[in-house]
Amino acid sequence: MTTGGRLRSGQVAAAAGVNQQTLRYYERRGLLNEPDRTPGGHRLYPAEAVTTLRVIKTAQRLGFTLDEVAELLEAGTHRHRRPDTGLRDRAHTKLTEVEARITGLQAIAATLRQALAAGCDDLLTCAAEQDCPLPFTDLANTGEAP
Amino acid sequence: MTTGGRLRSGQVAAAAGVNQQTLRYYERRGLLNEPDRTPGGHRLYPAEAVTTLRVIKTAQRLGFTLDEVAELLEAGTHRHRRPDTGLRDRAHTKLTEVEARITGLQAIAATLRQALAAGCDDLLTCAAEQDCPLPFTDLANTGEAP
DNA sequence: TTGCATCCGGTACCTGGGTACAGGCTTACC
DNA sequence: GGTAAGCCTGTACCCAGGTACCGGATGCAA
Repeated sequence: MTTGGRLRSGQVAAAAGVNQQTLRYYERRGLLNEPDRTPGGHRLYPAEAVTTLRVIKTAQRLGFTLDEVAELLEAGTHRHRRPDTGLRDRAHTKLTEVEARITGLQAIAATLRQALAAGCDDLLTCAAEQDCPLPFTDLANTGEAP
Repeated sequence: MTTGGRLRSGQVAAAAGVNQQTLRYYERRGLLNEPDRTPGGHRLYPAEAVTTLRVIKTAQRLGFTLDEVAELLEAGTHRHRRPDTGLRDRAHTKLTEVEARITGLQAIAATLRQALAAGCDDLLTCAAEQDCPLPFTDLANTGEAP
């Protein structure tokens, strides 16, 4: 009997386009189930692990943090029926966050365009003038801090 | 003779809405000039330091990193005439970056909306289906990773 | 001169998402 | 059974932009 079509960590990492240490990192973070081991202690992953990794990377690209991804994966598996669980709710929340980020960045872009249009060429000089469009005075953090 | 209208570090920090340790941090980073000292070693800032701090915070909100802000401030002061110096060039570059981030985030928002419209409610299940709009397959990092 | 607020330098820690390295073990193939 | 590739654990480090804490020194007013 062979290992039953299961994959070594290097194979999983290569198949998912991920560093091998990242696998163990995700395991520590609770994103990847602890796989079986060979008698010598080497990990043996089921083929689904590659899918899970793709899912993780996709969710990350959609703006979810690793903690959020862990919750999403857990929510999918054992369906505790607390409110606010479920991909739809979380996707909706995340969409709102993303839209807020876009709005903030658009404000930043507009300000940069104004500065370009006004021909500002030195921050400290501009800060001393009145017609400079740069918002030096409002220190409330209403913008994005990327 | 008093200290000549100059400010203690706590006063500067309060006036600029900034933590006091941040002042020393900026000094180390080269964003804030080293101020004079009292005979005992306490910093004495000129009033312009508050303006400089506002400028720093503004530039940060516009998407510049602290290193970039340091260069912008230095470029303003002693005008070395290398190319790509000057606020206008840098603002233009930064505007392009910000626009790219907006585009990436808009793609993310669109994908989230598609997932909501399709009614996906479990990532691992969706990944196994064909009509799921989530881009599980393309692992090339074309999106934003906020 | 005493008392208290403020400030000093140095160092360590935080978040988030990993990556790198060292030293030793396992597996696989010939 | 030898040898090379692969894997193991643990620890440390990276990025940026700060924040927190400590013991000790200063500044200022009564």
